[in-house]
Amino acid sequence: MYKDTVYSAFNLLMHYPPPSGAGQHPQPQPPLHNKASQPAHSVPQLSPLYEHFSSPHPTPAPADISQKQVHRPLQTPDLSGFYSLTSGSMGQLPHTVSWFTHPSLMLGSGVPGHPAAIPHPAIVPPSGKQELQPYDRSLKTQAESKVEKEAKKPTIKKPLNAFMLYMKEMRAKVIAECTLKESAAINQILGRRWHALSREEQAKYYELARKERQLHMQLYPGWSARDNYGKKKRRSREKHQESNTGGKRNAFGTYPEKAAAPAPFLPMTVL
DNA sequence: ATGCCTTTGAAGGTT
DNA sequence: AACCTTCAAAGGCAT
Repeated sequence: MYKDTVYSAFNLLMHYPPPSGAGQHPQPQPPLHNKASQPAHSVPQLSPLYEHFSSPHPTPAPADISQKQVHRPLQTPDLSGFYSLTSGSMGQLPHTVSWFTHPSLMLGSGVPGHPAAIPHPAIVPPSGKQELQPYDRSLKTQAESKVEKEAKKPTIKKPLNAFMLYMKEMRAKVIAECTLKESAAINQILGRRWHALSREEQAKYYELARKERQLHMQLYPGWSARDNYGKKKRRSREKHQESNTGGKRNAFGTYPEKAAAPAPFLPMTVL
């Protein structure tokens, strides 16, 4: 079942058509606020995502991830070559997509019988760290094993939204420019830069995020954002509001005082 | 070791 | 429908 889903997504990727009107970017699309707007039968156009940014500091390739693996039953292919092909701009996505270049398609070790069980970065154990499951299950009773399995059920992370994808690409650049490392400060800068982007530039990321969501739906059909609710420590409401100018967040998830900032696509001073 | 900070957007929950 | 809350990433910092 799961395997079928993964393989069908794989097939979709292998036959990923070139983007219509290469170089043209879609307008920012209305958010897909409900799944009903995404018919289950619709076949998404899948694309390579994070790794096809032109970031000088791309997300670590699976080769890096593999170094973190303590135990790997079978040898995995050398993927470095795939990542060397990721220097193109986002607007020039390759016509044929390597399945390995897309972290969202890196199969989790939970795929039974998969020859090269490459961990999916969106799947993390409850500890929050990439770990390998021990192979001592056979020593335990079925009941224990079942309970443990439930407890150690890996978390499937939310797909990244447009801004998160933008942050992922630009973080290293901002860090290099500002010699800052603190993420809170970096993210403030990135937030301002995000607003300074042109409509076309932002559209790239909205489109990318849309494809991310579609791909995520393909890979994890039953997944819901609700699955991860409460898995992070919940911050106290009062504290959160205090730290954010004491105001209430509006319908857009921002605070009125800050929302007084320039409208989205207007140029503004950055930094 | 764990949570907070800080950003935007998506989506689930509540009123 | 409108509003509220949580979580995605990231790394320094405080507890």
